[in-house]
Amino acid sequence: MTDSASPSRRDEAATPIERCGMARAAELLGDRWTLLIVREALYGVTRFEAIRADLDIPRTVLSKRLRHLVDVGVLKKRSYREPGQRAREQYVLTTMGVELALPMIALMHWGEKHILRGEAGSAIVERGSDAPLHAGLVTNDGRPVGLANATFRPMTPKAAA
Amino acid sequence: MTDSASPSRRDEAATPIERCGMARAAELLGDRWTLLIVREALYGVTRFEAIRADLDIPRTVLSKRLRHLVDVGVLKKRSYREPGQRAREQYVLTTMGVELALPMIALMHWGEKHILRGEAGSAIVERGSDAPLHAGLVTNDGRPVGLANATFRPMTPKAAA
DNA sequence: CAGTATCCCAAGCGATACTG
DNA sequence: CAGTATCGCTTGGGATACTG
Repeated sequence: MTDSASPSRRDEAATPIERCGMARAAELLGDRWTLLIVREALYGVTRFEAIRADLDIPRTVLSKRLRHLVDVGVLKKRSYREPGQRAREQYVLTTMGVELALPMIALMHWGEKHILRGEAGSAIVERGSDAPLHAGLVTNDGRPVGLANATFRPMTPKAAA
Repeated sequence: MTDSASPSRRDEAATPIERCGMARAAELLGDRWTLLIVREALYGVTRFEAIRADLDIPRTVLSKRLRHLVDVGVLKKRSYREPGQRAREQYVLTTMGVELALPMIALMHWGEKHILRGEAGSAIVERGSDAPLHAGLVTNDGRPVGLANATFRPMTPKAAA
């Protein structure tokens, strides 16, 4: 205790931010790129160069973020080899990572509803009133995963290729 | 077009990050404090000084974040007056803000499951196996809101007072 | 293709001090 | 109580260039 009389000092017995799951999650994922990288992984973009090209993220930043995601256990690095090809690397979601789909879809839905709608030229707006706004996942070949009305798609044609 | 032949340049027709609801949400909320401030609002801590003391956030930062949250429409500022008192200010959630509860609870649940569990001394761990880990909201006087097993609580005793 | 090494810049954070 | 003004510092982002 450094100050004796200040009424606004924190009680030392209080549960601090470190015990809040949301605060901790935000700490892990809360920067400009991390969530986007997880999103790539969720629809199957797992190679370094593919992610880089898709998001248009600097190599050095992607490198750092990937290492971080592996460190915290959201992604794991994996070598694979297609017949007749040389070895390649990929970053795949762990169980921990896959389970981020729920919060991310919820967040995406929120963003679509409250940010994208009302913006001029928004794809959401153009979809018209007969297309409900529920979020969902699609695989790279377009099949829906989980929920209906998939809007959780690659941002660029490149990503789907 | 500044460069003619680079194969890694983005296709201009591609759907960019600006069209992804999640990316946009992350852009709006993705810093060290914003989500925590929304969390405070969700359980009813709405006055400047209360939030500041609860989160232990610098005044200048809180000021900036609150203005930002008002600007984007998550909070709205409101003056109120209790009988015999002078006017006070508070920041209350808009509909847009209230609807952040779902993504936030999902994220909190994820954080509790994958980050807090396994940490020494975690309240989650100490809770024991008979207490399931579903997330939920409580009002300031402890009544559950929405889901069962509320863990979305004030971090400090002060916040509940 | 899959990265790493360097270096620079901008933004965010936070301490201090002040106003109504 | 509810903020704003200033300023220094740290962190992260990004350009460039290089390696296996």
